[in-house]
Amino acid sequence: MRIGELARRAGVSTRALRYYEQQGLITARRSANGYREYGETDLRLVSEIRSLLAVGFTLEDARPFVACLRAGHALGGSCPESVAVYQRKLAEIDDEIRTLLTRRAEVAAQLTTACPGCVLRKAGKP
Amino acid sequence: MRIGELARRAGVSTRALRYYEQQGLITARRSANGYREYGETDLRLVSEIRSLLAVGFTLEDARPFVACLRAGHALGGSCPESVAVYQRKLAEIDDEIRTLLTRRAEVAAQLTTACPGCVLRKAGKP
DNA sequence: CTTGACCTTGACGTTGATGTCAAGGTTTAT
DNA sequence: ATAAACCTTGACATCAACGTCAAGGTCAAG
Repeated sequence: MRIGELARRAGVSTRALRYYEQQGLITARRSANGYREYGETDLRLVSEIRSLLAVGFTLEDARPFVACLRAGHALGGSCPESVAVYQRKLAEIDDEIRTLLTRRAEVAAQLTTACPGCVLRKAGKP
Repeated sequence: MRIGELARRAGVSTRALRYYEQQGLITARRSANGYREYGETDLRLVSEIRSLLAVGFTLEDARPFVACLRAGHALGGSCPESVAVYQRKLAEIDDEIRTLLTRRAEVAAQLTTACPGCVLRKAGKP
């Protein structure tokens, strides 16, 4: 299939596909006229990329997952490098959550100082 | 005082101060030679901006706080517009936290699928 | 043969808060 | 008088993942 069809099927823009290729995440055969030609495998790769991006991974993070799929594994996450990324990401997410919780508390405290009674109560505590 | 001193005292770069001015957050008198001249009030304004940025506010968010200080209030957060920003920010932070918690769960689930036993246990559950 | 739907590469725009140079004027001290 | 340490404006660079336009080649249908 050509780039337009892959884009439709994967739910991404053609621009995104070319960008992934430029970043070395996917590759494409070229037909005689220079058009990119993709197979079903590529759809799988792009889907993997999208689902990773959707949970906050970067394209860089996605690299080992794609490599893992291309190596023939059924799950992009089943290779050691992917597992390492998973674990690093979990740690990063936990960090961000902690940061946000701290910030939330600071902002709420400031708001309380500036305007006692202005802080919205959390549900469940009437 | 001139920009260099204010920068040192506030712990920011001169570039940042000029940027804040460009964005209309702070202003400066000019001495005969064209140099910016600041007073103690400006140090207070810049400090307010920095503490807001530190908890994730944008310069845009900081605007009403600065205006509030300039209007003579002791706390930048004590004006209605500032309170509104506080509340919007709290809502945004809560949103982000929810998003991150969801993502964390998704990533952990993926990792578990790809590599059962790889998910780090949270402390306290041996 | 031409319209229209494809495709190509290339390159600038987006977002926020600066960093970093460039090229030059001012002031203070020696 | 000259170096050192200030200051000025202006403008491009950064980070990510594309969006968007430009200018043009390709191909099937009518």
